[in-house]
Amino acid sequence: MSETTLETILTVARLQVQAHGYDGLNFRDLASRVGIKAPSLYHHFPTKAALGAALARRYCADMQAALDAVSQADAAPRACLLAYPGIFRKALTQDNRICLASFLSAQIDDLPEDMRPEIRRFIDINVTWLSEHLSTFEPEDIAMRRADAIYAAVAGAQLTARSSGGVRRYDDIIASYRSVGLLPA
Amino acid sequence: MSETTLETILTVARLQVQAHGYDGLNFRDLASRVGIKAPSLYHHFPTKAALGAALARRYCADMQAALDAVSQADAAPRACLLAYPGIFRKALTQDNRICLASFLSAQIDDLPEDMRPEIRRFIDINVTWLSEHLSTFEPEDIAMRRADAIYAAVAGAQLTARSSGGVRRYDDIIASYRSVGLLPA
DNA sequence: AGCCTCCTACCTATCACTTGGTAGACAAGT
DNA sequence: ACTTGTCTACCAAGTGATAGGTAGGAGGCT
Repeated sequence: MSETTLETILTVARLQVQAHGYDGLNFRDLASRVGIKAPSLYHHFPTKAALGAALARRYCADMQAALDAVSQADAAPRACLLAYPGIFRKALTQDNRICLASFLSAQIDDLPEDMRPEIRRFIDINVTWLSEHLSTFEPEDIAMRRADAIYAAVAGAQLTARSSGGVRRYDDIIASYRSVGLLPA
Repeated sequence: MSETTLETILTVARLQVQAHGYDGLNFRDLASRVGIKAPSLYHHFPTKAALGAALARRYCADMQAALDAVSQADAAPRACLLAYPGIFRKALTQDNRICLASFLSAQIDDLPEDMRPEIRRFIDINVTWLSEHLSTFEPEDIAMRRADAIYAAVAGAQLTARSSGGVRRYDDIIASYRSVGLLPA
């Protein structure tokens, strides 16, 4: 049970943070969603900060796995880059949530120490993956800068779409990125 | 004096929200920064939500003014579009803050009713201004979609730069947008 | 002038409520 | 007997908000 409960806590917490941020995560509400009482959470995580750090670490691992899955599904770099925006699209379709890292980037000043490096690592994971695929088209240094731009642009599209327009707007913006050549068409 | 106090409240509150979000704004801290006591704030705004709404309205007006200033400084659409990212750059150089609307877009679900339309209006103001200048190069419907993409991309660059890299990274990402052709070079 | 009333802008003191976190007990599995 | 996972019952700190009061200025009235 312990294994499952811990998994459940991390999953529910992630959804909560994706919708309301780190501040919007509170132990009573989280516990009730999981189906236990608030103090029981302390059996799994000593502090809220520890939970947050575990959450961020897990989110990085999940993203790495998702990216690897894309790479394995189709080895062609162009196909991978075409699929990339789809990963971020999912969050929007799940009750208009956004990427955990985007929310936490905004709140970074108020985050516990242990969470901050994980957010930077999340961005690194994305940029590295993107630049690996881009470097088949362009020299490596240019690919790296382009990867940065793509990540930022996709994150911005998600954020903008969340506030108004929803997935529809996200799709439109991504289409614009493609027609301009920021992303392969 | 009343005029000045109210102005001060709105300015200090804006800086606070740009750094910590709407949740990160609290009356005691805000009041002490302004130099008055917390309950005195209720003399100027009946509720926190009312303050937030006034803040958002003011932010829209300021952005409109900033955009108008750019348009007047140089009527050439290309020059205006070149200057656009500079407006968002300022927030980062002020203690690594971000655009109020970006922060509030993330928190939109937890915002008072009165604030939400203002955020959408803020985006509209930006997109409209951008598309007006873009439409000298492209047909209007394409300009509109491109304007959406530019706004989202710039917001994303700001958010990404805040979490790591700072203004330096922002400048790099904007440069990438330009070299790709999303923004005029 | 002197007085009276009203208003603005602020104050102290306190409210009800939510937050993260703790202490200690209880039951089940080994 | 010990560990694991959960519970009930708390606590201190901080939140938005309210009640009721005060200092000082503006303006009309006699």
